[in-house]
Amino acid sequence: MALRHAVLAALLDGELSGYQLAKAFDVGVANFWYAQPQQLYAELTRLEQQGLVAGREVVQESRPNKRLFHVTDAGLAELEAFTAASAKPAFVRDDLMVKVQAADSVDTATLIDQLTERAEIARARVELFEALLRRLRGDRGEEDFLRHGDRIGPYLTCLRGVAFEQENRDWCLRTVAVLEERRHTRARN
Amino acid sequence: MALRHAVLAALLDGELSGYQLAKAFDVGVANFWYAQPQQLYAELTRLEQQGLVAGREVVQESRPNKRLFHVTDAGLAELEAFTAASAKPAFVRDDLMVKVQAADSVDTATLIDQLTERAEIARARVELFEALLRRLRGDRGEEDFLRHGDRIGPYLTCLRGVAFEQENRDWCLRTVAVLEERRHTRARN
DNA sequence: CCTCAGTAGTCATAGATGTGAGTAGTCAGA
DNA sequence: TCTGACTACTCACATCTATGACTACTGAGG
Repeated sequence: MALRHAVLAALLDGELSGYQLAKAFDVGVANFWYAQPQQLYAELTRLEQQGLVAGREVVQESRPNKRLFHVTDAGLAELEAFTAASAKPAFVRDDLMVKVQAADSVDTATLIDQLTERAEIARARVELFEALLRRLRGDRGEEDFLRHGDRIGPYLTCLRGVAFEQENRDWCLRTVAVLEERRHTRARN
Repeated sequence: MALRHAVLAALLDGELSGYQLAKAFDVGVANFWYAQPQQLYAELTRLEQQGLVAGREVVQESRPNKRLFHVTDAGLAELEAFTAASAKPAFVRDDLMVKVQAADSVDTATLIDQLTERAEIARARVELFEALLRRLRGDRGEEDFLRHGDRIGPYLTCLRGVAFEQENRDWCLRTVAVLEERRHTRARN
């Protein structure tokens, strides 16, 4: 049950509508979770029923009204409790890993394509996250921001996002290189 | 539906019983997936019904009989199809990230404890994976093994495991350092 | 003798996550 | 004028993943 906490954490940045939240959780900004709009609307409804978030209707002209949500005191307490509870360590769990695990029994060319594609995606995400980092810290240097900025939470998670995607990319490229060399070696024999 | 393929990929290394598989998927060896025994037994049953794995009963004295499973040709074909299908990119999705995202609104000491504990776990896993790598490549050097070894799949995924856990550990320690410095700075004011 | 750990597995259910389809209006461009 | 994209949200279902509770036997150690 962590999507609920991810939503709470995301709402700490300020009031958001379900739709805006969905944007944030979709590819890109959400470097620490991912969810689809439907899940978020459902989660917001539950959170509101339990009094952990509160919404207010904003009437708009020329587009549908929306509801902006913010975290209540009860919500903050819930986050506090969540933080205190021990979490089990996360691991990779990536389909691509499964494919590579089977590399010796499976068509190499297909695998190389997938890895190459993934490396490119990872590269793009590194750039995206780095842009986000720049935006978060404004004109300050990183050290300065981390020492004296307020709201460093998103910055820290984003740092992890960058590191993860970089590692991701490096591993994909390295794996491609290995597979390619083996293919050539075998072709020669 | 990837646990099924993870099981298939794991069985490529040779015949395993459900129990042995469970050991492999529990903390440690399974650097690319995680599952509990019950899930694996259920998955094996399904895979056998669909003819993707086949089991044979091994009668044992002084301990319960077991069934050893291996991947069938149909299973290999299924893995091939799975490899060809595009996978959506994986992301981090770690409870700890959610906690750090909320770092500015949550008790710092608790968070530091959690991060420190996690760093230690990550360190231990790095060692575990590195031992596994040594075991896999035997007395060969890494380059040599990757070029000429057979069954490099598990080695490649394990390399990723090491990189992931190292990055994990570094990030935890860095984050602890940042949080600690901020705590001291605030205490002074 | 009793307890605990290990081997080998089953059953049932709860909880989390993902997906397809649908509503309803606005606005920009071909 | 029609199409497609954007805002904003809902309903229902399917699938995937996790957990608790159990059975049954063996062997080691206190």
